[in-house]
Amino acid sequence: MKVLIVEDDPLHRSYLHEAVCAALPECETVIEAESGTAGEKLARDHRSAHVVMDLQMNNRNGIEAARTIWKERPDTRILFWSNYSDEAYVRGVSRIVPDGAAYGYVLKSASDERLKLALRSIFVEAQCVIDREVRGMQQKSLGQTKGFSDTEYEILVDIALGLTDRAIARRRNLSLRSVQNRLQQLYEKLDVYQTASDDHDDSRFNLRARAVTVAMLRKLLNYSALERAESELAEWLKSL
Amino acid sequence: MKVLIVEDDPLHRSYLHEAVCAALPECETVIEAESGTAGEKLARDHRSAHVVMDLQMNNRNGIEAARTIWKERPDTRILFWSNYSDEAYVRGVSRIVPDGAAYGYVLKSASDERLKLALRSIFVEAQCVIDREVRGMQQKSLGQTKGFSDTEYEILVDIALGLTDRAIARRRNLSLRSVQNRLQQLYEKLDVYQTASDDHDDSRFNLRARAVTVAMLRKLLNYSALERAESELAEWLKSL
DNA sequence: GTAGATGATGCGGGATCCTGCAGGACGCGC
DNA sequence: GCGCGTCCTGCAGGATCCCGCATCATCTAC
Repeated sequence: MKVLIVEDDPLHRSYLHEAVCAALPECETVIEAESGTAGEKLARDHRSAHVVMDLQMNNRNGIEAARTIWKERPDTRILFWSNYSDEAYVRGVSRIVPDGAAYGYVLKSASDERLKLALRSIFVEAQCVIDREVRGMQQKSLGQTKGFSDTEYEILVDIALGLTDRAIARRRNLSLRSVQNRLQQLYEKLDVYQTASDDHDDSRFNLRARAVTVAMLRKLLNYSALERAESELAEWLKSL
Repeated sequence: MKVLIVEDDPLHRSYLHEAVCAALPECETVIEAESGTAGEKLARDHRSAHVVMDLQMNNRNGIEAARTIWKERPDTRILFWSNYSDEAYVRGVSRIVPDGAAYGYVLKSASDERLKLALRSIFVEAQCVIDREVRGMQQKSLGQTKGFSDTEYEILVDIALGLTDRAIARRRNLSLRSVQNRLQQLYEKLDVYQTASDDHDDSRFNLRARAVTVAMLRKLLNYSALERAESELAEWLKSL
């Protein structure tokens, strides 16, 4: 077995290296990449079907890297090992995992035991292992209760990018009014009204801008999600 | 000498511990805190005047923690040890460092040598040590050329928080028109117009929302800056 | 088949935002 | 004093945004 480690922090990388060797005695080679782009290349060259991947790397996002790896080899098994369980990350990951692929999501705060267990479960048994905390996120994300539907998330991203209502309508093939409808939904769910009107007609928020900030603070959006959305937007803009 | 380490990542914490012991043989005790709040408390209890601090911690931001520590003992020497040199961080740090205080800013990507040198320079020699890369940021931040003045940064934060023009005017003691003037300045500097009008009257951006996103992507703003701004805003709102 | 729920769309109005134009206040240098 | 630059302010107008009201299509349930 060959395992590829994609992690930009040297300390974490060597820790992972040891953990992999300890948990998987049948693993004969461990390759290390220190950026997302390097990870993509090494995965291609070595045809390694077992990857441990950090999200949030400087050079290239873990999600981006995973997407291209999975695009080339959908049966690759990837264990995401991340500091955070931001809903933005969780949603980003579950959007790119191919049907039937074995993958995992373990937090860096997990114990050695749990990490090793996850390594064996995914790489040997081909099972999916999702951290409890992350799992909670996923429920909230996919389930309706208190969570955000895909359309709501979509429009959240669009206003976060700074598109006008008209531009969103064109992009999503909707009428202007529908876009505004969805915006209203979003504002309600994000609870932007509560703080909006203070007492009389005083100190109000700009709903659109406020929604983005609230989403950020709630980790519904984060830098990496913005980055991805921005590049998707650029692509769409090119296609007129 | 007593050194306090504030860092939430266990691997990085133990690495720092070793580095401190190696660089400072005269250091008899090393204390560790794994969150900003714990760091504040330990600094108070142990009266430790030498701190190594991570920015970007989950529980409490490094900048917040440093601010309260410095508020209680302005002669404390703090070395910030961070993964990033986001302008938002650099600006946040330089806003809170007291007059004449010795401090440092070293990136985690720096070599062992450089870290140890910085430790000695700051804790023994009371000199300021700023990483080259961070220094560049600082120049850009404080200098006018291509950088953002304080007033521009202020209004950027305000619209990022989602305030209306009127609310900003009240908060900053300006007229409505002045707020809008500053917004125009901001839009120009952030280059929001370039992509705004595509060809005819087509696909435009909402300038206000777009400005925030562009600032995010340029690391002028980040999560931690938003967090701080949000709590400042809450305070201001309480004072009617 | 009728009723109800959900979602897309159109119309219209009031509030906000963005900006051009013009004028006033302040400081700086000659 | 005078000119110049920078910053703040008011006014006006057009574009955009936010939202209530109403219609229509689809789908589900009974």
